[in-house]
Amino acid sequence: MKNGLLTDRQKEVLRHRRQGLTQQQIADIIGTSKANVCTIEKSALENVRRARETLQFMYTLDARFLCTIPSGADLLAVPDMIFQEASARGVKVRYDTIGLINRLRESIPEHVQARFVKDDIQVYLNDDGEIYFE
Amino acid sequence: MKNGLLTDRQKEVLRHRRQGLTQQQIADIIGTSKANVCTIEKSALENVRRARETLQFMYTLDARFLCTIPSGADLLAVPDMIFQEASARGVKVRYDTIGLINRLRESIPEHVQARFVKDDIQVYLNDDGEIYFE
DNA sequence: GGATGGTTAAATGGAAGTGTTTAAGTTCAT
DNA sequence: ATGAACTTAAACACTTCCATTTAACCATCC
Repeated sequence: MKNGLLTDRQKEVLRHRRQGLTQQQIADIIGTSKANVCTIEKSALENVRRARETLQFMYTLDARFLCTIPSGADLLAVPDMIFQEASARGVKVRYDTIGLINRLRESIPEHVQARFVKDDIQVYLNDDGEIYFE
Repeated sequence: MKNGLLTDRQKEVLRHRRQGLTQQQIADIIGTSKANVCTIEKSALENVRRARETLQFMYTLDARFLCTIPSGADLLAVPDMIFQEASARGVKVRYDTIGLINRLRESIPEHVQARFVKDDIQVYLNDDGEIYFE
């Protein structure tokens, strides 16, 4: 039975980094090149990102599919689409227009380009009015 | 750039499972054996567990090591150990006795057996008085 | 123009994870 | 005790991930 996602090496680097050490200093301590420290740190953070996304997905399991935001849609048009679908299902969304846009940018920044949606986005809705994107 | 930890197959199974389907039903739907569905579901949940642990670790990065709870310790004795160590460091823990025990049971249930601690537990403390276990 | 801190790409060997099958083993209610 | 739901172990081909090296590339600050 394994621990978390992070290898010992990755934890080591993250800990030293949090202490404020430079990549070169860490490289000297753990006996490798700074390029390697950079790579290790990068993949560590990548793993953390994936861990977050995984838990996000688990939340959507409690939620039901609401609608799809098509690629190319205007960001500012998104909240109204969501409000409309949600009220059709008798659920009050717990965000206002601005809140929804922020939630979207934070939740899946990689699907947003400036004012537009880059890829199709699946929207899920909770009974509590919580919104999830995928 | 990859998504979460879960493969499409794993998500598929988890979704169907949440809908209340049996492993056999899912096996028929996705065209494989029930044994395989079982394995897929198991490794999916394993992945979720690891995702949780990973984020837990990130929290401990902001915290400093406080003490070790030895294997075999009585659960009811744990809070006092923690309060004592914390006050020695001039930090007020943001939980009371009951709260701490609950936090422990929720955070690392696999290390707790009835009223006793099964394995050594590392305790970390935040400047905010937040407590993390590992 | 160096020095310092950071990032990137390509290549590699070894380790670990995934989906699958088959076959056997639970647990539990009817 | 029969069946339904579920778990487990072993084995296999495939794929992905990790740490590492080397060598090069930005950015910034004296």
